[in-house]
This record gives sequence, C-alpha cells and structure tokens, in this order.
Amino acid sequence: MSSAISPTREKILKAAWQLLEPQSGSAARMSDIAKAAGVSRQALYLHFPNRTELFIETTKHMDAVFGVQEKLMESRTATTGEARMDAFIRAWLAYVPKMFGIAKTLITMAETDADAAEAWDGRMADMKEGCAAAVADLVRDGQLAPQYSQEQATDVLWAWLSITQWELLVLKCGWPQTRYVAHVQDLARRMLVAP
Amino acid sequence: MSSAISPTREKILKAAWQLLEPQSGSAARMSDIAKAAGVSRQALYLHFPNRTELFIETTKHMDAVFGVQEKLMESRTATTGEARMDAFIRAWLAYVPKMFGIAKTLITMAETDADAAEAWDGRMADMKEGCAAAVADLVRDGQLAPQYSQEQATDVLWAWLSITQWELLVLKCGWPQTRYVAHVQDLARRMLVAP
DNA sequence: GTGTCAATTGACATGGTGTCAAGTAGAAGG
DNA sequence: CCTTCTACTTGACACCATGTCAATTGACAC
Repeated sequence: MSSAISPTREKILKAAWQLLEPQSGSAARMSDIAKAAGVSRQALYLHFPNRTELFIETTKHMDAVFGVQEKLMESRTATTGEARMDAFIRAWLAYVPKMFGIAKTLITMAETDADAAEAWDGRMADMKEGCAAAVADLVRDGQLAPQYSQEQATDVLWAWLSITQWELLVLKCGWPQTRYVAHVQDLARRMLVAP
Repeated sequence: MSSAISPTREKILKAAWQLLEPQSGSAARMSDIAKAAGVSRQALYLHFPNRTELFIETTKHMDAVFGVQEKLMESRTATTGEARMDAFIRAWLAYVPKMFGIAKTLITMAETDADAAEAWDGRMADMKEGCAAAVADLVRDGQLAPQYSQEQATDVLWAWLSITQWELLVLKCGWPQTRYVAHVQDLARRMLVAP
C-alpha cells in the first residue's frame, strides 16, 4: 500500500492498538498513546490530523495485519449456501475478539463524532455485504427459509454478528468463544435455512 | 416516593429527557439542559451532583412516568410459559423506543464513567431477571427447548432484547417496530420453546 | 425588618484536544 | 566543514466542557 512507511507512524499505531486492546479503561488519551509509543504528543499530530483519525487508521492497520479481508473472502469458496454462511460466521467471529477494544472505542466516539460514525458505519456496511453474499447463495441454492425475504435475512444475520451482541454474551455473560460461535451458527442455520 | 418535589428539579429532568429524546446529537451539555429548562447552569448542580447522576435520575423519572415496572409485571399474569415470554417481550420492546435516547447516552457514558456503568448494568440486570422469570416458567411447563440450559436460554433472550439489537434492526435497517417485535417473538418461540 | 431558602451571577480550577512557533538532531550533499 | 532539509521535540497557548466557590438577589415567613 504505502511504500513510504514511517517507523514513527508505525510505533504510534502499535501503541494505540496496544492501549485499546484490553476492554480496560479505553480512555487512551493522546498523551497516553504518545508515552506508550515513546514519542512526543505532538508527533501524533504530525502523522494523524486528530484522535478520531488516528483510531480509524489503527483499525485499518489491524485489518491489514490480520488479513481480515482475505479470511472473509475464503468463505466464498464454500460450495453450498449453508456451508458458506457457516464459514462466514466463523471467519467474522474469529476476528471480533481481536478487534473488540478498538471497535468499542470507535462505537463510543461515533456517538459524538461524525467522522468516527462514518468510519464505523462503513465497516459495518462492508460486513453486511458479506452477509448479503452469504444469504444470496442460500437463495441461489433454494435454501433460504420461507419466512424471510432476502433482505430481512441479511439484516438479521448482520445483527446477530454485531460486536455488541458478542459483547453481551461473551464478555457480560461469560460464554466461551467457541460456544458463542456454535450458538450463532446454530441460530443462523435453524432460522434462515429451510428444513 | 419523594413528597417534597421541587418544580425546578422537575423542569430540569423534563429538559434533560427532551434533549435526549431524539437519537440526534445526544451531546446534551449541562448548559444546553439548563437553557432548555430555563434555569441557570448552576441550578443543575443544586439538584444533581453531576451530569451522570442527572441522567441516571432522568431514566428513573422516565420509568416512573411510564410505569415500566408495572407493565413488565403484567406479563407475569400469563398462564403458560410461552405466553408469558411473549408478553414480556412485547412489554419490554414497547418501552425500548421511548427510552432509547437516554439509554444510548448512558451506555456511551458507561464507557468512561464508573457510576454510569453501574447504573446501566443494574438496569440490565433487572431486565435479565424478567428474562430469567419467563424462562423459569418455560421450564416449569416443560416447554424449554432441549438444546439450551435454563441459564443459557436466559442469556440469549436477554441479548435479543438488548437496546443495541433493537437499534440495529429498527434504526439502522429501518424495520418497523411491529415487525421487530414479531421477529423477536418468533425467534424466541422457535429457538427456546420445545416443539 | 430579619432570617432563610432557592436560585443567579460571575469567576475560577481542572483536564483534555488541537494549534503554533521556535529550537534541535541527524542525514545528505556541496 | 558547512548548509539545508526533514522529522521530531519543547513549551506555550486557545478552546471547551465539567465541576466548584463566593457573593448577591428576591421572595416568602415570622
């Protein structure tokens, strides 16, 4: 992507990532990130216009490191619609725990910051495209349960895969990740796939 | 409850409620609320120790005005477990649109404010008790679907009834409220009630 | 009148974001 | 060796929101 990578920029992104990692305080002030990165607070503003943009770039950086796009794409190789939906759910939910800290921060900021809102909505729209593609394959295979329109099925799948839903059951109720994945897969299979 | 109601306090609560009503900016600064209430900013601090507490009291005020507790209790009069769960879902979801603005604000504040977090967790715990009671009646009637433990069924019902889930499908996807209620009822019936 | 209570007024401390200007260290190149 | 460019640092500052404080006003009661 960017041939001219700046080591300072990398340090900052890494520090921001690390500070947002735990579900911890999430407060992560600019000065905290600067200290963690071992640079001055002002150096942050040399690389990112503001706090929001720094966090947005942090998520993009994380996406790149994990290769999310590729992993979500892999689910397209599944043959049947049902298998594809299953794979998509697994791939997405595998990523959620890793991105949760930053995601939550962006969601919170989106409440008062238009840029954060736009960035987050964009990410969720991307994810919804994956849902739509999976549901489209169900339709192609005549597997979509009759009580849902294609659009409605996409909407509910998208909602079940939301970060906040994961947060409620895994973080607040203490469900193990594996059980959670199995639960969502079961939900999707039984509600969306025709018997 | 409080025999000595202060008209100024009421004005402030009403103004806060009104300002948080729309999913709008949600910014609602203390000065905004003061202006809307027609009092000085400092008057707010004469009645509430801080912004968080003001919003917490606003939710309690709203609860009282709507008589939520009573409406949720009514669902207990249903005879079968299934009917009770249905009634509980309907009663709770009828309240969600009304409380959404304040709820979202509190959820956002909970991210950085321990008091807000405690208050919100408390409300959610109360709601979960309602879920637990409904599921307990399913168990009593031998209606709980076999693949869920009583606790897990409570957890998932609680998650499906979450404010953020409502937000995703009603606000972001544009589902009509009636369809949303029907959807959650259908979900609960087909996933939690034994055939 | 005097006291009391609620509210107003205006000033201020605090803490975070974002801006600005001047200074500095180091590499590149004459 | 000296210049120059670039990236970074330093320290100061404006801004804005919360929360605090002290002095003042105005109404009502006794």
